[in-house]
Amino acid sequence: MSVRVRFAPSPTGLLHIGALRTVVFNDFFAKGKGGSLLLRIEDTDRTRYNPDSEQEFVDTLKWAGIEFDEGPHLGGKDAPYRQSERKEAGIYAEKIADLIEKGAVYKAFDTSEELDEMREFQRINKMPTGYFGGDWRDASPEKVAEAKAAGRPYVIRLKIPRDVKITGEDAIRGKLEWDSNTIDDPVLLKADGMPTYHFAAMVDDHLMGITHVFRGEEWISSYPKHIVLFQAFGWAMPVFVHCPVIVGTDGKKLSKRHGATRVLDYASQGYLPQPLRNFIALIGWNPGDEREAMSDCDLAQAFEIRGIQPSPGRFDLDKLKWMNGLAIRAMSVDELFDTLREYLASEITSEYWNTLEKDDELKIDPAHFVPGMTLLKEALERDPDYVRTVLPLEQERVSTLADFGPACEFFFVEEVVFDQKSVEKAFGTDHVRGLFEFLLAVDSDGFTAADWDKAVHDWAAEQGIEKMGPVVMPIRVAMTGKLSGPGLFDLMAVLGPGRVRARVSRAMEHLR
RNA sequence: GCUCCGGUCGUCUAGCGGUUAGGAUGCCGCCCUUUCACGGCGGAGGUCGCGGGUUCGAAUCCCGUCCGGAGUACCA
Repeated sequence: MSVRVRFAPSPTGLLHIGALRTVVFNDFFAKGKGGSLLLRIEDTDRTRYNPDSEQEFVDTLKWAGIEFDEGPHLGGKDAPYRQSERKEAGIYAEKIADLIEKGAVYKAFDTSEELDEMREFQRINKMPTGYFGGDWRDASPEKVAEAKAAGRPYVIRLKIPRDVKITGEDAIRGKLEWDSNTIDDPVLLKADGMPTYHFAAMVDDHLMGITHVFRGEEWISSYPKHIVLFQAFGWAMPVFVHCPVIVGTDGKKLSKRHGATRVLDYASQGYLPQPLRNFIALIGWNPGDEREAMSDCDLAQAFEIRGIQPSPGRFDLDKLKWMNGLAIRAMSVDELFDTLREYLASEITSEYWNTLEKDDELKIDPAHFVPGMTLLKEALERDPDYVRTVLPLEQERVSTLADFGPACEFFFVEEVVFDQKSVEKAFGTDHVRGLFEFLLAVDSDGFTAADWDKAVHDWAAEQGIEKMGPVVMPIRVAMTGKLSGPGLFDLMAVLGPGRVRARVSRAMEHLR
């Protein structure tokens, strides 16, 4: 049987990083096994429904490079893929009828006040809380008929068998076991006629022929209910894979405190989808050897459920940065150019940076990034050839696309901003004035980096200067305003004679 | 409270009865170099949560214990 997996989010809000990891597992698994991946929208809760959410999912997944074979936006042989539409199609009603006929479920007419009271009583008496039959599991047919005739709203609950062991397999942890008396009777169909997750997800997984269910480990507690349901139907179970959660650096569930939790924020911060996929897959999974930075193809090929581990993993931004930098360095100039242009032109990017407030906890200050990014964006349109020569010089010293902003800033500004400390450090030596005069005088039209290298070295030799530091540093500060950056002669060649002269002239004003 | 799931360098992880407990990231140092970075090399960092047992031998098996997390909804 060929592999068939699904990502089944509930459209209540944003797509966060933990959910993406589940998708990534699904995706690599499907690809590696030649199976298919589908998107299913679990919109059975009308009160939490968020109309923008589905679009957020589709946009995010598209950015992240996840390709679905079937889904509400694509169609497919198991359409519809929204549970609200499946409900309208009568799919769940039909399956509930099956269970009623089998006597596996019952109608319960409790009001929410009655249920609250029941739980309160259970808590006070230190009993396990939950609906273990209540007044309705064993109610007489007459009592039920009467309640129904009175038009009282009801739910349909699953009868969990009593006094037995419920056992199940988890593909990561192995055999799991519960005392059935600790499992309460879950609602399958709500009073409004909508199915619950427990019901709709299992029915759909079966109907859609899902072979492997990847879901968060928070589902382990309700797994026995799902097992009983499958047994009630007499259906074969798919393989259940309860994936460990991703937590923040403090061990708590990932939240805003730990930086971005919305996947699109990573896009906005200049992370690339491939290293993100790669990095995130490595939280809780490993290929069985010591590879880390891998291609999607290798990732898919290496992906096995047995490589997933049961303990939760933390999200280490430093390691993501490293991996992202690796990917940036691996790009060709054209690739980098196109990626950067798309990134800077994206509305998502500008919206993110324009609304971001300086946040010391996140350690991201828009004032550090935005001016350079704006200059870069303009230059990309106005002077693409110049930008193409600039990019390779900074490519190996950034870790995100956003880093190109501050890194490239000095290439595009009219007037370099001099860092006072750097000026003091570099401009103090006696030979600096002479050096600058030489730079203004030399005929540097068409100079390559090698030409600059030779010219400056020759000048230094004439002056009897052996160490290049005191020669290079003043020029560097004149060109860039600071002491660090790309190779000086490379950068001078890129700037070109006009900019070099203008910057030297301005720097001379600082010599006193 | 009850039920369940976890626990190896700061972090991500390898390990499945015998290893000097391996790799990666981050940190530090050296090399390269005009600087920063990249790259290369090296270093520090782990009493394998803790306590018992089983065994010639335990991170690995068993029991207990502690800590962390999840669930305990007509949410998913």
